[in-house]
Amino acid sequence: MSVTIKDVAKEAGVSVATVSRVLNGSCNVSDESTKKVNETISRLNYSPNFLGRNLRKCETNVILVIMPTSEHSLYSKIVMGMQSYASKVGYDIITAVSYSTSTAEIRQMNMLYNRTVDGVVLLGTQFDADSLNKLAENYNVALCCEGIHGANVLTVAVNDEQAGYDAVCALIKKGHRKIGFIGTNISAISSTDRENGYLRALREHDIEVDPRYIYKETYDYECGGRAFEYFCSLEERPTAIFAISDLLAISAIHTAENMGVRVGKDIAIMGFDNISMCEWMMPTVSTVEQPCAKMGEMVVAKLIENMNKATKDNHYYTVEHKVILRQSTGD
Amino acid sequence: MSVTIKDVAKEAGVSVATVSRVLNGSCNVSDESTKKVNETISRLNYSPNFLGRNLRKCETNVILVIMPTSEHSLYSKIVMGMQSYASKVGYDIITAVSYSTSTAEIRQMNMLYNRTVDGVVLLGTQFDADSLNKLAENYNVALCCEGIHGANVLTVAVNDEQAGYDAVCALIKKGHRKIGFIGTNISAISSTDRENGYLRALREHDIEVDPRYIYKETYDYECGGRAFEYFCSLEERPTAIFAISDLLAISAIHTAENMGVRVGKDIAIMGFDNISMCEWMMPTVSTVEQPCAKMGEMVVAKLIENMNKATKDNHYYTVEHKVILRQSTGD
DNA sequence: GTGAAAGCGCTAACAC
DNA sequence: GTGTTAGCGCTTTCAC
Repeated sequence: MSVTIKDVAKEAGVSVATVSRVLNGSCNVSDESTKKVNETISRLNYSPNFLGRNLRKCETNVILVIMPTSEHSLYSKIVMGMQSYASKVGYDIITAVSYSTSTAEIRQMNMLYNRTVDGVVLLGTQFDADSLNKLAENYNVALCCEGIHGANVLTVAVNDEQAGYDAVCALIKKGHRKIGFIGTNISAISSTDRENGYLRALREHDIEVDPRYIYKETYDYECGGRAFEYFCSLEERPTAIFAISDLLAISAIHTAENMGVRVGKDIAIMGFDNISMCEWMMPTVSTVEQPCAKMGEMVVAKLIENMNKATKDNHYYTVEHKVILRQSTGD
Repeated sequence: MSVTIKDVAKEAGVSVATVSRVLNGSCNVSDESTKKVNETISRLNYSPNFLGRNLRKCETNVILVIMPTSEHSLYSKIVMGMQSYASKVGYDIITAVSYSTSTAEIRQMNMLYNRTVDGVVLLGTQFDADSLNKLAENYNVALCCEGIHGANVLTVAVNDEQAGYDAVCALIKKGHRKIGFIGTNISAISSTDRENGYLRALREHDIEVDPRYIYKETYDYECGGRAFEYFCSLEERPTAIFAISDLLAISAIHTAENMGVRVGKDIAIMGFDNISMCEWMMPTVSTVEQPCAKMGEMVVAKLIENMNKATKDNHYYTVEHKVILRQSTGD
């Protein structure tokens, strides 16, 4: 077995308590003891066993982040923000991917129940508001990026309705009045609220909502292309399209180019999220940026605060989004 | 505090030992006791504390995967393979991103030293062979995807030299003899060995190696485009380019198209990794595929085997790669 | 088939 | 400033 605090104590000629004090930076240790202990620690190459420490302290200083997917997304940027903050305050971030399935998510949540982690951040979840509320009574849970209506759980996200509104207003300002919408049938705030923003933008500019200009399926890549083909089948095609994700927008752009439609010239297409691919595409893709790093830092900071609180902060914090215009809208 | 094994025992009117036996599926428990205990567990909503269990058993059943970046879809596919195998044998996979910095990597490795995890898989590392060898004496460590010359550590990866060779042979077979190479100055097997494969392919086909056709910088996206501009500045341009990563190839393709060079017609470009964007690009990108899921499963399986072994398996396992020809090479 | 009790490695309260 | 010791929640040996 590996070397323990006992071994260090014996070797250094002090008690385990003194070693523990040195490890935890207590000031009530003489310089001499501190030196002896530190020297012994490095000589024996000792590393404290966190299972013992954590069991004793009832905390692990680890936060689990559950995300629906790890590919082509803004999640990696959010996690970077989380890690940057967490490392500053002595926490570790670990991640798990649920592939948007509740079986995986439920299994991963076990790490919370069995005290392997101190808290969980959900970047999108299959849990409903009731389950989350119950969960939050006993555990430290937060939502990030994707809120849940009716959940009284700490949440950090953009204002999706306003963001959808701003995106569509940008298109209207460029002279478009026939604006297609690519959304999903999935009841997620990021989908429904962005659609509501689209609708409000049209209404406020006296543009009649044409249900034929609304195409909804899923988040899957292929759906963007299918949406584009559908719009092209209409006698009166939209001159601009707002998609609720960059992936859907990119798929639509590819299909457009394959059909000989010049994106940015013949049609304007706008996405959402500002994933890195937006800048790698030709044309580069207009989109709505979420402040990923900031969201990550913020949610972790507030989650850690909650851990030491009797009454938990369960606010819905809104962070600023930003419309970015690039070639796909003719900019 | 939360409910413990003691509470369950008291409630069920049995000893903690009996509860423990039920939890761990021991057969030496009467049906009656089992029923009573299980009923109490679900009534109290008890979940065993893994810190206690793990401390006692000196194992956590968790494997940490450290990766240089999370945006590279290659890694997410590998991790999926790991997870699929791990969940079958009762292990959990957690991930951490090092951003190719040794500070982050060293910090993350603490989870190994302090027994938070049972083993670590490194998908690329800043550690040198000596450090890894020393590490592997006391801990369960494996490399995946990116081997280290001189490291006697369990490794699963493709044969990068052969893969580079095969890629360039595919270009030669299509009639190319002026073949540019986009690599890096970074001393990593995936870079140096693919370059060696490129050189061998030329030599074996009596093509003189022209140092002007070799461009090396870093893995960053922009470098692919810069490489392409450089090649265009030569009086005699290459007719084909082999890049050691899809990202570099894609960057080169974008620059080419921007310069009016038709990729797949005027020039052939081949990448490496087969990230999903290869199929989304226009033209679709020829590349060398690594069997990601298989690599992930294999390395985790062998790592777990090592945990219960006196003398550890430290072989370098090679898995099959596959050249995939698409539009960017005129296919 | 079941229970008592030791002990995994650590921290912290208490005594000196 | 330092040491002794109880105990975090659990598994497992040993008695019975």
